[in-house]
Amino acid sequence: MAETDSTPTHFIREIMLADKASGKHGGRVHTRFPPEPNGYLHVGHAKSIHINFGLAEEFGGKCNLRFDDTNPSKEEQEYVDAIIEDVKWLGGDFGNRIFYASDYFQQIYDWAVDLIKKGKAYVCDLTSEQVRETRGTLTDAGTNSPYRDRSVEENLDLFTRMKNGEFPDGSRTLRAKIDMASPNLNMRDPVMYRILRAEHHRTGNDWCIYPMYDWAHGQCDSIEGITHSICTLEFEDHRPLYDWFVENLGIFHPQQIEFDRLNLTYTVMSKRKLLKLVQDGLVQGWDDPRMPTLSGMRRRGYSPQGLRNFARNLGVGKTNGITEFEKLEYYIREDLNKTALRVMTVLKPLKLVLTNYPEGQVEQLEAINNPEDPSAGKRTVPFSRELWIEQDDFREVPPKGYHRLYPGNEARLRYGYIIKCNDVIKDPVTGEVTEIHCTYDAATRSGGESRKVKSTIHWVSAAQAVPVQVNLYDKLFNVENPNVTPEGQDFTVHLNPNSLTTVQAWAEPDLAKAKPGDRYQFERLAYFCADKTSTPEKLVFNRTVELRDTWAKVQKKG
RNA sequence: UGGGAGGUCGUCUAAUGGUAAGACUGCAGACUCUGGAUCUGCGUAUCGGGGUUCGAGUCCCUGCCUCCCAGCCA
Repeated sequence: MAETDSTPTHFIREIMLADKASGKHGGRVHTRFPPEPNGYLHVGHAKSIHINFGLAEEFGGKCNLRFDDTNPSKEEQEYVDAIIEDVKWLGGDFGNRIFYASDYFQQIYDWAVDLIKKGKAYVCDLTSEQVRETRGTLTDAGTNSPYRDRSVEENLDLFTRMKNGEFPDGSRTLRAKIDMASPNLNMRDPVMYRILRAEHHRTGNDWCIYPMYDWAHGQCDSIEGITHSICTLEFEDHRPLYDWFVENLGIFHPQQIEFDRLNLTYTVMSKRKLLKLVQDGLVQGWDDPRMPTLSGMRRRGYSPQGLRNFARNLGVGKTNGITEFEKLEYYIREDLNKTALRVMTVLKPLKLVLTNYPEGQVEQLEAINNPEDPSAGKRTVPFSRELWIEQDDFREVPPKGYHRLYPGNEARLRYGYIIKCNDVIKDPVTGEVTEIHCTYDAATRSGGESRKVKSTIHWVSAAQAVPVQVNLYDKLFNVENPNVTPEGQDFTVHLNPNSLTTVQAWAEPDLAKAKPGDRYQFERLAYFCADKTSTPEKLVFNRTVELRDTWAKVQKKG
């Protein structure tokens, strides 16, 4: 995961550098990546993974993968499995250090007893509504719970009975005794445990009380000897509570550090919203290639290296911003350009006949697999009298600046010959162009003598072409920030109805050997990735990201 | 209106009292058997007002704006 080139430093690295210099924690750096298994990981997590695993590696430390599984009503094993796969795929090295908050339930319980004995926690009989009512407001102090001053003995007894299942769900809580007048609402006697009878994906029905995030997280960090507990900005207000717990317990004190989460234009990043897209069938699952999930991006063809480069170049700060989607695409293209094999595929076919080319003749032309990487080698492409070319590469009436094929004009067939367009065949009824007739110049075969022509187009020999189903993906949303919605409507109103178009295409025969997950560049078009459902009998490709298209830009401007 | 955190090109990030820099985007051009890639050039920024200082994006005061917090979610 180490990156070689220089990137600007950031405040978290500075903190670690300072801690190392001062000998804090013996100069040790140990981080953790703590997802809740209630959904799939998304690009935002890629940033967090990069920070936590990257910094640990950089400082010669470790980063644990820890599941924050303190709420069994939302968490599932499916998510655990998917998260592990995604972190590995991105290159996060957690060795055998997969931990769960639930591993520590007993210890956390014992510590709660500790706090009760110290008079710093109490069992509260208020209902959740009453707790809310007595919490006060942003401007007014809360009021003490009438159960706040129970004796240690009574608290111990009640808490034991809570654990033993003597009380119904929601009837009681264990709360920290801090300060109901604190301007920080998190300090107004926060709930530590709630009674909740739900089967836990790991502990089954062993427990009917579960610790809240605030009561569990820092303690888990402490148990694992985490030195720097990195989380997102919304937890800044929780830091005093985080500190209060470890201090009052007198246990190892990790430092919580907050950074700004990633936001991307044209995408939603909240797990709640992503879940809705999946549950409402608005996409075809968590790994739908249009999803900003890591599994969706993987299926779409994004490479781990491209994602890492992106994450590294984001920087780490504390400002709430929104990164342009184009930046992500840039780093994906940059990596794919270096690694993806080139191949010719025609998405919108138009028949082209070389009238002076011998019928039945087939030549094998040599083509370069990746001009950016000589070690990728070469392949051959069959060439014959009848070809498919892209509809966009022919215009009966060329617009200004167009220098592909049009009547009377010459163009080169990639890796083949220079051809000249002579005739246009149209459907007598519709007037639609059905075929174009050209002649080829036998002296101009690729590699031999040449003369300048203004454009080179891709093609596929009709007789040898293999059919491919191609999924053309576009942005899932059609506005920069789908979270901003008109009154009474939700983010789904911004769904792009054209985010998926499927076409049948013709590809050169070499593509038939593609395995699911293989990434290619269909020359002059875009990068594509063989879908997980693709087989040699039925090839399916997903468009990852388009090539930059200068001509399209020129046209758009008119 | 309490508390917390922020505000530098269109976007993201640097500059740690000393020439406001880079990346993405945009625009223009070169090159090209991918209108790809590559290369070159151009453009736009310190939230406002005071102050300290030889010198302020940075320090002080003051105002403004944005985000987060009133789950027995994380």
